Amino acid sequence: MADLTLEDIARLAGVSRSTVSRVVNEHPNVSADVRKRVLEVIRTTGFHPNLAARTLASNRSWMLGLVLPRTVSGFFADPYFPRLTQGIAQACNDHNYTLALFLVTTKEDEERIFPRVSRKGFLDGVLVQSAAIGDQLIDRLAETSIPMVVAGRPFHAENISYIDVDNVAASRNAMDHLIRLGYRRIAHIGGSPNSPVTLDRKEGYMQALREAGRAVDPALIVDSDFSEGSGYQAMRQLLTMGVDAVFTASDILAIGGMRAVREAGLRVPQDVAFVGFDDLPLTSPIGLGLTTVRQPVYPFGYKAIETLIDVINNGILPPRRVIMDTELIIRESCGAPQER
Amino acid sequence: MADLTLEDIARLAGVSRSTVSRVVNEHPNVSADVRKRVLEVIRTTGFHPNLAARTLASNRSWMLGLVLPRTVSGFFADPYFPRLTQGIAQACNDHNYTLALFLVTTKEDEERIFPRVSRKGFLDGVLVQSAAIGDQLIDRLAETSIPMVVAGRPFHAENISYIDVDNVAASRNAMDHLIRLGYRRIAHIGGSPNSPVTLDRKEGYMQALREAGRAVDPALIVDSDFSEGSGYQAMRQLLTMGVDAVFTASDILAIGGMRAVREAGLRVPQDVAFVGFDDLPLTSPIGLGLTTVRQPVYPFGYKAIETLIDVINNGILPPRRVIMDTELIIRESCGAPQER
DNA sequence: GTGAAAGCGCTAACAA
DNA sequence: TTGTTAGCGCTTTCAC
Repeated sequence: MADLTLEDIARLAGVSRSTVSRVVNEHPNVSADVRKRVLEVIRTTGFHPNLAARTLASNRSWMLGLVLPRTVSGFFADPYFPRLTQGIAQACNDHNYTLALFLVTTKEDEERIFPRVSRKGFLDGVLVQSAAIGDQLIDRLAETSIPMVVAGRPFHAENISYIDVDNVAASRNAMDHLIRLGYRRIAHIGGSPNSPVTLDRKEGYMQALREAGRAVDPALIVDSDFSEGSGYQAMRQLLTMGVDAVFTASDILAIGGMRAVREAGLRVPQDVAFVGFDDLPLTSPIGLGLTTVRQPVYPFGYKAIETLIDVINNGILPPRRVIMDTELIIRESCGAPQER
Repeated sequence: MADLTLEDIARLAGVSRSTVSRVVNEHPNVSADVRKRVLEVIRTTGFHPNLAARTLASNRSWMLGLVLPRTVSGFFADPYFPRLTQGIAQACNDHNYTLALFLVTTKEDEERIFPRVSRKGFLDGVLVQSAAIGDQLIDRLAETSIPMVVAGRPFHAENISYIDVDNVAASRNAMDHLIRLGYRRIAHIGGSPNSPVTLDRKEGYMQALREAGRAVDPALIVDSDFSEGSGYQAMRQLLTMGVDAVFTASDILAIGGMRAVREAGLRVPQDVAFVGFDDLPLTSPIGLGLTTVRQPVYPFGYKAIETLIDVINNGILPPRRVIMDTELIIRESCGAPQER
């Protein structure tokens, strides 16, 4: 019960401290009966090794950091992050790591995390959410040479490991669908300005239009902050432009947009069709299924941690690049052209 | 840049290791000029102390754990937890603690966290989300005598510190409002069964009815799992009972309930009035303000951590009891009786 | 296969 | 005010 040490266990089992350490760490060179005896003592005493001592001696803490930079205010606004965090946490559990969470809100916070987000700060590695352009955090962390993986493409990707989905291709694919359905004025509600994910999805939107021989009308592109309210506002603006379809950078934006459409006395998809992005289990207030790009949020978080563990075990170089698949899920909100 | 130690700094500054340690830890007994000299070396070298070594020597890790038990699946379904986590994380930042996150999903997870959720596992203390009855986690953690605070009243509260809002009084107050407005058949959509918060809000619901001389009709009480969809389902069931008002255990349940009302071709509040609980910045699909009990979710998380720090610094006993205030926010969804 | 012993980098009591 | 020193509990060579 009390604060037992390896030494105590060794005495109780009639062996040396080293032997107990070997048993605890599952080293091969321990005879079967000694191992059994030691394990029995460990079991009955409820002994657990002191992690600080272990970390100090072995230079491995079995602790990973998750950093959400300042510019990712969305942690609260968007259900994406809770879901992502679940995948991350489960991967940590399954691989025997502890997860430390760093929510960076202020400039002060950012400075304060540096002593902690490092090898000497307990962490074996760190997973950082991709941030807006101009956010120096990732570059600064890269300089510390702590094993790091970025969730989402970072702006400066040279020598930085990251995991992402192919946002450009996925968005192009979603747009192709709308174009095939015959919509003529397709708008785009983007995410928060200057973030790679927003840029990539917008790029896919534009590529699809161009490849279809359409002009890109800048007035039909409105950015947001990934919140429902900002999707609503963006749609109100777009409604004055006479659009017949909208591709949004996230489901929550589509939900806000659809709310604006309904408030204007119009119907989805007959008057305005929608395609979203994420396919999180949100409930559409319209009571109709949202056509959307499904990205594997939970597996994404899980895989991100596994990639980080790979970096920790096998070295930072070469930088890892993991791209996960998406899938267009067709439901009602995109409509059918003949009904219009 | 490299891995400097106290010893290195001491050599560079021409002092002893202890002196550097004192400077780093802001001990008073260092002369001004020595302190200045040492700080200068620390600054130019970018030295940060090794936290594992510090923890081992001082038996203090400056790390806190946040545990979400298995029965709190709501981490994903309800925006309450992300918001709570923000308050918790900010308090940790402000008090120089690192936050370790333990999402317990499986029985296996639960076993795996025990070596880690302890003093020897790096943690100075732990904040645990209150769980459903029958969940042994809190009791088991209490036995380890690690400083602990429970967020939300735990079932067995003897000698356990917790922070909560007065759910009974707040619910009674919300119900009094509906009763005053003249509603006759007021239903209740509860949270997940067997959790203290669900029981307390239900108790408030029942107390208000009894004090008003009304009978409690068990058929008008339906539990849920705190998700929008379950609120919707509960309301579908209640609609067959001819209710004219509903008090829900959370806003997200009210939103699901209102969706069911609208789908049935009825109006809020004219046909069915709603009062929710939380006052998180959700957007109601109805496009009308939700009358609700505002609880200070972010400050709640913040205060929970400060309470935990108090327990760490000043001892586990006596158990702390912090009750935070709520406020009934009256908007449109509760209606006015004369309009009915 | 097992034990002895030298650290890991820091804190903190004790001396000076 | 400053330095010396003895650990904190573990891992990890190196002998045997």
